[in-house]
Amino acid sequence: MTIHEALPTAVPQCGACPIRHRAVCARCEADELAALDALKFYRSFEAGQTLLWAGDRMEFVASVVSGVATLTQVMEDGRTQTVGLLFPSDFVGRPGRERAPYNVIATTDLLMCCFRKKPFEELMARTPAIGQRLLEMTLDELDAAREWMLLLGRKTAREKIASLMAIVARRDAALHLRQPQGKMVFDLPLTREAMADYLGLTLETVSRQISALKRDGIIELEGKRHVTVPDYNRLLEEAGDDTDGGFVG
Amino acid sequence: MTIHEALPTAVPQCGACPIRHRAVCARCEADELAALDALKFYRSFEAGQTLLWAGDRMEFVASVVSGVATLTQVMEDGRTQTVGLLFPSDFVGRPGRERAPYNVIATTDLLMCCFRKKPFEELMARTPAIGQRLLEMTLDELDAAREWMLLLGRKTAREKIASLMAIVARRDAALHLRQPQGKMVFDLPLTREAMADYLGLTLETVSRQISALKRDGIIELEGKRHVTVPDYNRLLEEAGDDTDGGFVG
DNA sequence: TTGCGGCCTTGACATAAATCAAAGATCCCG
DNA sequence: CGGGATCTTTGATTTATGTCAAGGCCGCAA
Repeated sequence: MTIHEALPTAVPQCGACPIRHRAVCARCEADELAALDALKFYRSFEAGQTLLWAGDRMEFVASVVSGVATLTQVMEDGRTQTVGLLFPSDFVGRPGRERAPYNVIATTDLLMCCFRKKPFEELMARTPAIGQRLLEMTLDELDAAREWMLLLGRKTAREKIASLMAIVARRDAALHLRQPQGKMVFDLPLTREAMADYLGLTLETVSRQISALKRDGIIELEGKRHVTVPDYNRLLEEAGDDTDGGFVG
Repeated sequence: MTIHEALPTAVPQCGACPIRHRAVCARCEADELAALDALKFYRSFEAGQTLLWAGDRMEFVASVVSGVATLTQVMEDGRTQTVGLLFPSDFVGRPGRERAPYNVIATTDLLMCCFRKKPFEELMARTPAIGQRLLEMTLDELDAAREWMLLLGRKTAREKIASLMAIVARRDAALHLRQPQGKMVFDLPLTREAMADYLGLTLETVSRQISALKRDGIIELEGKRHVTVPDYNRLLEEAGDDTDGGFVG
C-alpha cells in the first residue's frame, strides 16, 4: 500500500463519527464498537493519489470517512473503466482476499478509517453484526453495479451524464440527511477524464454533453466543478430512469 | 411469481445434489443440510419462461440446479440490458428484500431448488454458514458485475463476443469440474438476441461478429448453438483479457 | 507580471456499430 | 409433407461517438 504519511486529520470518537450510521459498523452495539475503536486508525490522501494498485497485497480494509475515491480497471492497451465510486461510508477491501482487484484512486482529498485486515477478520468472525452489515452493503453495491451496467450498455451519452449528475446529487444529499428533490447544489468530485472513465465515454464527449445539458437548462455550472440542478426530476427524466430516485443509494 | 406447474423433475437428496459443493449450502454441516432439505422444493421452467417480473413480490429464494437464466432490466422505451447470467449453483433472491428488482428469465429449460423466503431467512439467522457463503457468493457476483462493466464500457463488439464465449466455456468447464484450457466444446445457452442484451449490442452485430470469429478460426459452429473453441487461450486473447482466466467464476 | 502545465472546450473528420431491409435456416404443428 | 413462426444471416445506409487538432482558462511558481 502506497502511504502518504498522515496529513493533519480529524480523528473523531466512533460515537461522533459522521459515517457512523451508514458504514460497516452501523449495526454494532457499544461493546462491539469499542472493539473496532481499538483497532481503527486514520489515513488521509491527496486528490490524485493512488491508494492501492491492482495486484497489490491488501494489508488493510477501510471505510471512506470523507472525500471520494474510484475503483478502476485498466486493460493492457490502456483502456480504462471505473467500476465503482466510493463515497463516505463506503467500504474498501474484501475480507478473505489477498490482493487488490482494482486500482483505488482518490479523486478528491480523502480520509479513510482503516483496519489491519487480519484483526478485522478475526473481529468479524466474533461479531455477526459486522458480517451482516457487510452483506447488506455488498448487496447494495451489486445493485449499483447492475444499474451501471444498464447505463454502460444502453444509455446515450447525454443520459449517461445526466445519470452521473443524479447519482452525485443523491449521494451528496444522503450525506446531509436530505431527500433528493427540487433544486440541488453540489460539487463534482471527478475531472472530465474520470467521468469519461466511469461512463464509458471519451473526455471530449463528456465535455460536449455537459455543455449541451447546460445549454438546455438541465444544469448550471459555476467553474468546472460546482453544479446547480434547478429541478431534480427534470434531471432524472434526462437520465432515462423510470424510477424517481428510489431509495438513497 | 408465475409458476409453471411442476414438470417431471429429478429430486435428488441434498447429499447427491450436483451443485452441493458450490451453492449457498456449500458450507453447511450435515445437520444444517437436513434443515435445508426439509424446507426445499423443486420447480422447473421451460426455456423462454419468465420466472419473475421486476416489481413482483418475491415469495421465494432459489438456487439454479440445472439450466441457465438471465436477470434483465428494461427501460420504459424498451431498451433492455441483461445484468446477470445465472448458471447452476447461482442463487436468486435477496434475503430482506420484498420485491424483485429484475426480470428473471429462463433461457434454457431450468430446474430450481426453492425455499420460501421467510423460513429461509429464519434458518439463515440461526445458521452462520449460510450467511457466510451468501456473502462470498455475493462478492463473487460483484466481481463478475464489475468485469462486465469493463466489457460494456470499453470493449469492441468482437471482444465482447469473445468474452461471452470465454465465460460460457469457463462456467461449463466448472460444472464438469474441469479447468478451462485447450480445446473446449459447449452449447450457447442464449439466443442471438439474449446475447445482444447481455453485451450491450444489437442482434445483427452479434451475428456478424460470430460469423467473423468463425471465419478467423477462433470458434467453430455446428448449428447455431453448439460451439467448439479449438484454443481457449487464443479466445482469451481475442477477448482482450489480460488475465488467463484466473479462478473459476 | 509572465509563462507554464493541467484541465477543459470546441471544431472537423473518421468509424464502429446501429438501423433498416430482405431473405435463408430450422422447427414445429396441423 | 407443407406452411408458418421464430431465429439467424447478410447487405446497404445512417448516425452517435470516437479521434485528431487547436486554442482557451486558470492557478501557480519564478
